[in-house]
Amino acid sequence: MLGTKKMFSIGDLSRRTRVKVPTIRFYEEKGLLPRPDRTAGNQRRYDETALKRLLFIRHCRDLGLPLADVVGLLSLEGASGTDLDRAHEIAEKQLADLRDRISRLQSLETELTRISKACDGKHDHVCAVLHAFGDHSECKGSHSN
Amino acid sequence: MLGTKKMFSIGDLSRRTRVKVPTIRFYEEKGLLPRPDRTAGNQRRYDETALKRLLFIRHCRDLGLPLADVVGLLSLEGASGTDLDRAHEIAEKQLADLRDRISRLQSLETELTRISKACDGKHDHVCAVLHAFGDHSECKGSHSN
DNA sequence: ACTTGAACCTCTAGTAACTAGAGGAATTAC
DNA sequence: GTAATTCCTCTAGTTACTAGAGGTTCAAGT
Repeated sequence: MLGTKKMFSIGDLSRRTRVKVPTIRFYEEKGLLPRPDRTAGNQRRYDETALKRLLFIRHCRDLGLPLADVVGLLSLEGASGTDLDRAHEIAEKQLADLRDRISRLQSLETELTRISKACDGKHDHVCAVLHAFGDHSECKGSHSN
Repeated sequence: MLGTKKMFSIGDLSRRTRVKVPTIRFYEEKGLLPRPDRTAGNQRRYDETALKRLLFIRHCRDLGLPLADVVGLLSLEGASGTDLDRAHEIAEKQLADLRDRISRLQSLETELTRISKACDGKHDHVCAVLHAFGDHSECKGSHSN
């Protein structure tokens, strides 16, 4: 009854999740992953549950959630009612952030394009790129906060 | 002949550039701003040149340039020839990065929208949001690196 | 001239989210 | 059995700041 579950070393887990080994240990330290069992020689051994949890974390991180929010979501396991509202809220908030970021980046794109064109190929005496970088006044879209 | 230039305290500079006071000192420490003159009582006094330089830095930061690149650009003052190519190169590279970031964020937006809708308003027994966060398989656009 | 109060000084430490390296022990493959 | 690989802990570094402690200086009002 002792060898029934498949167990992974930290390296296996890393390969399967594409999360780096030191990062896994970091998540453990931060409480995102529970402390796993250890071999007699003190090496970590993980099971399927840990694998799923780590994939969940990774997915959240890919989506741009800060670890604090991931912790929040992880704490909702088996939750119901208002707790689920929390999850929904986190998703909504993240989406709003994301849209904001996208639109700000798009206005920067416009401006960078302008700057880059300002000195295309041949440059005159003084390159316009440097001027353009220093000059807010030419920006059409505002990127001030 | 000593009071001809307008001089700013660090707070004035901060207000004019919307760069926070500790950040200005940080830039000085990192060599992005030259060490300014001091009053008899050891307080920093800045002139127009410093103001312009700080605005330049701020603008670059707004555009998403890392400080290392800003240093690179600052070192090109009065440069010519291949040095100007460097400036142009930095702008191009930044633009490419930016476009990449935008497209990745857009695919995340698609997915987050899906996730958020998964549990819209009323939730059943188990909220789909949590499942969706953990589930890569439903993603259409890939956001793997 | 004197007294507040705001703004300034330096220095240390903390933030997010890892990454890198040292020095050494355990595991695995042949 | 031994050699290569992987693992362990611990410390420190990264980026770009931000916050706080404890103390000094400046500017304005009286």
